[in-house]
Order: sequence, then C-alpha cells, then structure tokens
Amino acid sequence: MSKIRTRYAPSPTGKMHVGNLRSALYEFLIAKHAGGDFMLRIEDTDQERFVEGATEIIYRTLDQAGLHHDEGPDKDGGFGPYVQSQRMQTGIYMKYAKELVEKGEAYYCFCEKERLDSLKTEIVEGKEIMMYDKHCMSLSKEEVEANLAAGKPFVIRQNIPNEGTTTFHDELYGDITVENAELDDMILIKSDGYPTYNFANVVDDHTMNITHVVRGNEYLSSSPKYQRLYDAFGWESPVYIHLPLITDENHKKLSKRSGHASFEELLEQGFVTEAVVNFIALLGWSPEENREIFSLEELIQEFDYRRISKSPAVFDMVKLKWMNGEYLKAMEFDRFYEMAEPYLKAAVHKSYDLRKIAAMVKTRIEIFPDIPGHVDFFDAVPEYDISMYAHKKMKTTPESSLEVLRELLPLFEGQEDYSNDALYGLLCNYVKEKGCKNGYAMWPVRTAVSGKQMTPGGATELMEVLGKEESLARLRAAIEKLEKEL
RNA sequence: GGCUCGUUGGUCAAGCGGUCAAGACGCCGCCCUCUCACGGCGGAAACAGGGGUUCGAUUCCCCUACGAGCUGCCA
Repeated sequence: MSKIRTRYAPSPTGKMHVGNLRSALYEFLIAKHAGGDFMLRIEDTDQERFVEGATEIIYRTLDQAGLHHDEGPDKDGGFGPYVQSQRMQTGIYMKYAKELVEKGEAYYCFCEKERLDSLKTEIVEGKEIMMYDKHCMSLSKEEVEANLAAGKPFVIRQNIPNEGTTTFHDELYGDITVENAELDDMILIKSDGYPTYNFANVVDDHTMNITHVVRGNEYLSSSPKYQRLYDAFGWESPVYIHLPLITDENHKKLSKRSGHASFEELLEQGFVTEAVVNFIALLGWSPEENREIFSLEELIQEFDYRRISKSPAVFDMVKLKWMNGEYLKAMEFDRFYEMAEPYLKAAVHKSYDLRKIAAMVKTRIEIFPDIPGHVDFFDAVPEYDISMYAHKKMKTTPESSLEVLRELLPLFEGQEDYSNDALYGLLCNYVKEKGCKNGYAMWPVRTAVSGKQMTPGGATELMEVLGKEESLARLRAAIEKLEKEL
C-alpha cells in the first residue's frame, strides 16, 4: 500500500476561521496517523479575491497550531510548484483541458454575458439559477478554430451528458449518485486563462499524488462533477472524506462575518493554541476512549477518521473557554507567568510580586483577559458599600466587623512577619481566644483589604502580597470608613 | 425552486437490534474552604413525527417535518 498523502489547499483570501483550521487539522491528522505526508498547496486562481498578506497568515497559523507540512511552496517535495498561479505558468491546466477537448469531454465556449444572462431562469434567495444549454457544443471544429484565431475570448467547459447518472464514493457518506441532467457544464478554464478551483483541484490532486482528498462538506454536491473528470482522464479517483460543517450558534456555516471565529482573533482574545486545536479536533470527531484533553501528539495517535461524524457541529465558545481554563491550570507555571504578565502589568501598576499574584489567579481564570477583573484592587481599594461586611454565613455585620478590625489592628501593627503562614497563625490565635469561627474575623479583614466581594486569595494571602505598610493603611482606612458610615 | 446531506438533553457527543440511553460543557444543589475559584458528590435535561421490517427498534427501510450545503468565469 502506498503512503497516504493529504493536502490542505486554502485560497489566500483573508483570515483563517476555525472551519478552515479544522480542515487543515483533520487533513494533517489523517496523514500523520498513518505515517503519511501532509502538504500545503496555495489555491490562488481567483485573482479578484486575492488578499495581500493572506498567504503569510496561512503559514503563520499552521505553524502556530503545530500543523507542519511535509511539502509546500517553501518546502519542495518534488511535486512543485505548490502555488496554483505558478503551476499555471507551466501550462499544465491548459494542457489537460485540451486533452479533454480532444476526447470530447470538454469544449470551447464563446458565449457572451448577454446570452448567458438570458439563460437565467429563476431567482432563488437573490441568486439567479442558470444551467448552460451546451450552445457552443455544436460549434464545428472550423468555427472554433476561426474564433480562436480571431482572438475571441473563451472558456472551456466540461461536457456532461444529459442522460445517465454519476456515482462517487465517500468514506463517511457512502455512495452518492446524481442524475447527470442535474449537473451543469462547469467551466474548467476561465476567460483569463486561469483554471477554476474545480478543475485545478482535480488536476493538482492527481498530479501531486494526493491519495486522500479531505475537505468540507460544501463540496459534497459538486463531487460528482469531479468524479466525471477523473473518469474522463482515466485516472483513479482518490479516497474522499467530506467533513461536516462547523456552524455558529444559529446553525449557519461559519463565515468571516460571524466574528471571533478566526484563529487569530481567538489568540488575541487570550486563548492558547493547544486548547483551540484540542477543541476543534473534537468538533466533528470523537475518540474511542471517553476523554477530551488531547495534545496534538495524542491526537495523531488516536485519530481514526472513520469516527468523524456526519452532522454539523455548533462552535460553542463557552466550552472552548472551559477547555482553555483546563490548559491554563495544567500549564507549567513559568509559561503561564510569561503569558499572564502583560495582563497583570496592565492591571497592577504598584510594585507587588506579580508572580505571587499570577499563582493566585491561575486556577481562577479561563482566559487571560479575565485577569484584570480579579486583580484590579491591588492598585487601589475600589469604592464599596459597608453592607459588604455583612455576611450571613460568617455571622458578620458591619458592627461586628468594626469591632474585630479595631481589636486586630494593634496585633497587625506589632506583627513583623507578613508571610501568609504567619498572618494566618496570628488570625487563628485571635479567633481561638475570641471563641468565634474563622470567617468571623477573616471576612472583615479580607473585605477591608480588598474592598471586594471575592478575591483570588484569602485575607492573609492578600496581605502577604500587599505588605505590612499597605495592609495597615487599608485596615485603618476601613476602620475609619466604618466609623463614619455606621 | 431543484439537487445533496443531516436530525440523541441548550451545546459537544457515546451508541453501530435487546442499555435504567454513557461522558463533557453550561445550569442547579450539597461538601470542602480565610471569600471566589479549584476539587469532590449529587440533580434537572435527549433518541423530530408517522409508518413499516423484526420476538424486539435510538440503531435497518420508507414518508413527512425541520435544518444545512450546493445550485458563480468563488473556493
């Protein structure tokens, strides 16, 4: 059995959304699971939609995601060029198109726009439906020659008979058969000389020895036409694997408009690449084992494409966040700190030990932008209402809190060691002597020192970071506030 | 409109003729706890509908409904 070869064949028209990335991921995994090769081919046959810099985005994204290709424009494997506009220069598409014309499987078409427009029969959802009527099929060889000699613009169309059916096989969906009469004579070569995706794709996949064509479900209904092309050439068709779509919460196919869907934007929003890759791997595929956290290596190991599902999946941001949080919790501290530092610095300007703060926050955030909301009080105690001192479960009230804080203040003033352990011990002693529950004293202190309902650490942990001077200042201010407002 | 594909809790999903129909996210409750989070335990929540086939259908077939994709000199 020959080596499996898959390809990711994007067109450089902008950012990569997660649907594109998932296709690339599955193509990569299918190849790697079987020890095969994964290649990158740039499909830039649409000059109008070409976006400057889009190719760089593709490279960067694949690289960040860890989907390293074995062959591509920057890595020749003997099947180059790997960019369709460059392949076109070699004349390969025209050569094959002419071969089909010779065989009667394609024909030149000189129809002008007006005639084509007149063929449009009905309008569905703003789109005009048109089926070419094979008008130019009846041109004699001499007429074609004359038109070509006269420099008349032309396209080359695939000739599909009006009778019979065409069947192709998909690994997931099985055999799919359609009536040939339903198939339009699609354009193979455009009037600008470029091949259409439909044609270039088939020619390239064959000439580059692609064994498994893995692509989105949106190609399912045009696949019979591609099948006819393979048959017309007498080529063996590849193994087809069509992937279910990823949709937004409204069950619409992801588009660049639906926001937040591009990989780049997700990273900007504070997601880590491993989490995103892990998450999209599970959108349309599930492992045999009941497990959800997978590294790329583990995915390669486990990925059996026969377990890809057939129904579309909704991209659920909430679950992605959860998964990202799992990655943050498991992340080695130094890396976590490195990534968290910019967010910490943006929120905390005083010279506290940011590493300690980072450690406090690590199990409490799902994405990095959650950080500011947790640590903003380190700079300054926010405005708060003294009703915050009342806590039913702690059995505290603003009054009881004032009493506790007054009693505690001298103890804290006399305390030199402001480590968490020492402070905690001090408070425990106080609580023991007073004969109350921990929270009865802890809650007021934490509130006084933070001004917040919830904080990323307990009272003493916060004080360790704040230090003696700042802690005392905050306690005194709190006492003053209570005295004034009670 | 036509064609193609799909349909298990709100979401991701397991299941491939006989199960009390897994698990995860989210949600709710309890426990742990110097708050919150983490962690632990528990709960509510699903086979779109109708016909067949079968001793027996979530699993197989058909119809309907709904959803999606395609229907470009875009991919």
